[in-house]
Amino acid sequence: MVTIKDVAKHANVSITTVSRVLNQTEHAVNSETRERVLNAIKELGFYPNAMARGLHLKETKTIGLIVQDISNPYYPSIVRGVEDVAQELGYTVILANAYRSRERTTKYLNVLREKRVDGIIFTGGGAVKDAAEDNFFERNPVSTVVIGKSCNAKMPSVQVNNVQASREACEHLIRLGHRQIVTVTGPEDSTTVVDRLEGYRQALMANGIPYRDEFVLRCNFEFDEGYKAVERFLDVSNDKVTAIFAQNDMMAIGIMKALKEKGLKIPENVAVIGFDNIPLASFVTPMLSTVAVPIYELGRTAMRIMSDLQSGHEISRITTLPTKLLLRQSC
Amino acid sequence: MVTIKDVAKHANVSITTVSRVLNQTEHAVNSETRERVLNAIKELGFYPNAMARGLHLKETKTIGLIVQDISNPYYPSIVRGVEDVAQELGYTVILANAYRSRERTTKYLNVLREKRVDGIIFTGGGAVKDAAEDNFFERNPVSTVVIGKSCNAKMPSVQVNNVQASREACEHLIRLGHRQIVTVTGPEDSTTVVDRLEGYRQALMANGIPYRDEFVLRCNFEFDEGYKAVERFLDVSNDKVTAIFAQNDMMAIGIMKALKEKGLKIPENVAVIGFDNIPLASFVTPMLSTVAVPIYELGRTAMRIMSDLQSGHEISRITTLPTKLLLRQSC
DNA sequence: ACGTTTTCTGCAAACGTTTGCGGAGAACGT
DNA sequence: ACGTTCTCCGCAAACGTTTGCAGAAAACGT
Repeated sequence: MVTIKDVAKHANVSITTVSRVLNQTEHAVNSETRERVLNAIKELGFYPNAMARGLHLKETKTIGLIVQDISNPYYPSIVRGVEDVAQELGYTVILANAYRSRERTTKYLNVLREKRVDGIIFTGGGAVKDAAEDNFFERNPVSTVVIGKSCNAKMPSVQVNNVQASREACEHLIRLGHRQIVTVTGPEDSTTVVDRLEGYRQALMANGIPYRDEFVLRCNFEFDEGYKAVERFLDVSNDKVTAIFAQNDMMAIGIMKALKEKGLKIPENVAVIGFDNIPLASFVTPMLSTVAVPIYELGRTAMRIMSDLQSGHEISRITTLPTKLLLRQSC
Repeated sequence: MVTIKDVAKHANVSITTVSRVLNQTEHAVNSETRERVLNAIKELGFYPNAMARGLHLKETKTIGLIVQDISNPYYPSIVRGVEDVAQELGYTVILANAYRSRERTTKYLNVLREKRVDGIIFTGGGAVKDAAEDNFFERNPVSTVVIGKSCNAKMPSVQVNNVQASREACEHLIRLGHRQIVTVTGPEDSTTVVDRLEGYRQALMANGIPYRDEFVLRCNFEFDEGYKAVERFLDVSNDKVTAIFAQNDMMAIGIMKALKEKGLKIPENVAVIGFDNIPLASFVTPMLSTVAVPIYELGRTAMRIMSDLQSGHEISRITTLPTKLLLRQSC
C-alpha cells in the first residue's frame, strides 16, 4: 500500500508538504511544488489512510445510523436522506441493522464506539432505550440525534406530530360519514402508537362518537398481523364496520388483502386509510390513502442536525416536520 | 476518551500486559493480573480504539457492501445475509448505496479504500464494471466477491442459473397450455436480463412456439415501467396474450395492477409469473407465483467466501445456488 | 548449589498521518 | 547596508495500539 512517505520521496519533498497539499490548508505551498506532489499522488495512486488520519485528528467523519429493520420499506428512505446529506457534508455513514434485537443493538453500539464514530443517529425509541439501559450515553460523549420521540430530553430529535396527523386522518373518515371506525395499532410500548391512538380517540370525542375498546386491534406494525387481525375481526364481530384506520401502511395493505378476500369492496364497503406513505402504498389496488410522513426529509434533517452538533452550532432540541393527508383511492 | 494507557495505570501494569489480556494471545499472563486488568477495563469503560489497532495490524475487520439501491426490496435480504455471517465472523460491514449512479459508486469506492476495508462485496455487474473502468482493481489489491455474474474471471462470484430458472418458469406456463407468452425485461446491458431472456427463448424453441420480438417488452426492472409497458401493450396489440413472464417481481406487481385495471382476471384471463421472490410477492392479491431466488443465502454465501478469501483458504471461483419454482395464485 | 527451563512482565519501535515550531532565503522598507 | 516581513519548507512529536525482544523471578532437574 502506498503511503504519504512514498509520495514525498517520489515528489522529492517532505511528508509535511504532501500533507499540506492534501489538506489544502491555508499554509502556503509553492504552486510548482504543489503540482509535483499532485502528480506523484496520481501516478502512485495514493489514497490517504483514514485510520492514521482519524487517529491523529480524533475525528472520523463517520456517523452510525441505527435502524430497526432495513427490510421494512419505511427505513430505506430515511437511510437515503441521511446518506445524501452526509455525502454532501463529507461524512460516511455506517448502517447498523438492529433487527429489533437488544443483543444486536448492543453489539453494534460497541462496534460504533470502537470505530470512534463522530455521532449516532437512532431511528425509533426502542434502540435509544436499549442504549440508555446499557448506560451507553453516560460513558460515551458521542453526539446523538433521534428520529422519533426521544426518551431523553437532552437528545435532539426530529419528529412528526403523530397525534395531530392521526386525528386529521380520522376526522376525514368521519367527515365522509363513517361512524364505525376500527383502528389497527402497533406495539403498545412505542410512543408512536400511543400518539396515533390518542389522535384517533380525540377525533372520535370531538365528534361525539363513543370510543370502543373492541374497535382497537392491537398488532405489531407488520403486514401479517394486520391481515390476520382484520380477518379475525370480520369473522367474530357482528358490528358493521365501515372504515379502518391502520396505524401504518404495511398493515393497511395486509388489511386490504383480508378485506378483498372477504369479498368486501374498498372503499365502497369499507374505507381504509394508512400512515407513513411508503412507496408501496401507491402500488396496491386500490391505491392507498394515507398520512404522508416526510420520511426522506426526516433523514436529511437528522443528518443536518448531526452536522450542526459536530460543529458546535446552536441547534433546536425538537424539530417537527409537517405531515400531509394524501387521499388516493382507498377512502 | 479512555485509552489503554489509562487502563494500564489503573491496573498498575504496562500497556503491553493490557493489550495481551485484551487480545487473549497465547502469551501467558498471570490470572490474578488478568483479573485486575479486566476490572480496570470495566471500571473505566474502556473500548479499544479500532483505528489505532487497524493502523498497526493493517486489517480493519471491515468489508464494504455495494448495493444498487436499498429501496429495492430485493436488496435488504442480501444485506441481512451478509450482515449475519459478518457478525458471526467478527466483521463489520459498511453499506454503500450506489443508487445506480456511476459518480456515487466512484465516491464510495474512494471512501472504502481510504477506510482500508479488507474486502468489497459487489451486487450486480454494473458496479463492478464501473469500478473496473476506474482501474479500481489494478491499483487496489483488495479482495472482492461479486453477487451475480462477474465480468472479470478472476473475481469469485456467487450466482444463480438464470437461464435455466427462466426456462423452467416459461415451460411451466407452456405446460399450462399458454402459447401467447409475453415477457417483460430489465435493462439490456444487464447479464441477468440477457440470461433470463435466453431462458424464455429456449423454452419457446423447445416447444415449437415461434419467438416474436413484439412479445418482449423492454423495461428497467421497476414497478412503474412494468405497469406502463403492459398497459400500452394491451391498448395497442390485438394479439390475445394469455400469460406474462415478468423478469422480476417488482414489475410483475406493476403488471398485475395494469391487468386488473383493464378488467382482466389473474390467472383466469392472463397468468403472471415473476422472478426473485421478494417478500412483497406474497402480499399482493392474487399472490404472485415466481422463481424463488435464495436472496438471503446469496448474501450469506458471499460473505463466507469473502472470509475464506481473507484467511487465504482455497475457494471456488463460481458458486451457483439453486432456484425453485414457487407456484402460488397468479398462474 | 547451580545451570536450565518456564512463567510472567515491560521497553520501545512501528503503523501513517497532522501540525507546532523553527529556519532559510527572498523581498522589502528605510 | 541592514533589519523586518513574507514565503516556503522540513523536523519531530503525537495519536493509541501490537509485538519482538529481553530480562527478572520462580520452578525445576541434577
